[in-house]
Amino acid sequence: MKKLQEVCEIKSIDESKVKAVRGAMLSDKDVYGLSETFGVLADSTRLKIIYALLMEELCVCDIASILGSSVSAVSHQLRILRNMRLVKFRKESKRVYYSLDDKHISRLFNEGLKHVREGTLQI
Amino acid sequence: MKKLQEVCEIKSIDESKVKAVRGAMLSDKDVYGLSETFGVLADSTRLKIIYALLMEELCVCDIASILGSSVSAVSHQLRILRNMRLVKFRKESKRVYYSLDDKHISRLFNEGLKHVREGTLQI
DNA sequence: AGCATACTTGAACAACTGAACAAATATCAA
DNA sequence: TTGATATTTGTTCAGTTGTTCAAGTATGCT
Repeated sequence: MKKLQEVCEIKSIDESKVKAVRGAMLSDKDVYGLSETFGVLADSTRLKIIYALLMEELCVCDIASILGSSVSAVSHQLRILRNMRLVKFRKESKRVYYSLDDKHISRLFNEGLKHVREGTLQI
Repeated sequence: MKKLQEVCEIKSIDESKVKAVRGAMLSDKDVYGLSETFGVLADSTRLKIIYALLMEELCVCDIASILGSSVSAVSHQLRILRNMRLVKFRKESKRVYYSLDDKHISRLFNEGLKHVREGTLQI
């Protein structure tokens, strides 16, 4: 009897609204995909890598040099981007050249950048 | 002498490429803003809240009922969205009604959803 | 073969994040 | 004022994330 409000099953809820919205709620799959996608874009190292690859195909060493971070750190992040199929790579002898493999991501990236630069969201 | 490759300052780097990309690199402010923005969108609870508010203005209790989570958890997430100026609210006696306060976020959200549903990025 | 370069990977560790719980605040109603 | 509703807030805690370090693979050079 005590934890009623926890589940918030009190009559004060607007049942019709709630039912309508709940019925139209995103599928778990969509929610999962969205959070994965945005999650990949929520890290500064990966953002910089994506931005760099937006301009040019680059090898791991070049990327590390551009970002000023260790090759290992870059490689770890590249693996994540690879797993998400956001980057592709080709091997050329010792080198591994990476490039973007997803046009949607650049759209999302640029939408985000526009948003940030318009300053609607001040930090 | 041993950790040279850590900083990757070896001659094998394509200096011209690196300089060009590094010169055009995003500002720290942009990177920070982008990762904050995408970070907010990278959580399933917040995504569901945003999606719900995309449809209707809702009070905390309604949102909790729609998501099937506790009022407290919803309130915590709403605070994050409020701090980022993504939602606005109005008080009506005891109730607090929330609605979206950023048109960019809905654009980003829908771009993300399109991306996920097109399935280019399989998980 | 031996060595250096280029990159990857696993483990460890600190920092961050979200959920749960308890307690606080605010408003209304009797 | 007492009690109920509606929401917020602080704390704790487990799980996740990114980086570093060390060790590993792979290729090319002499």
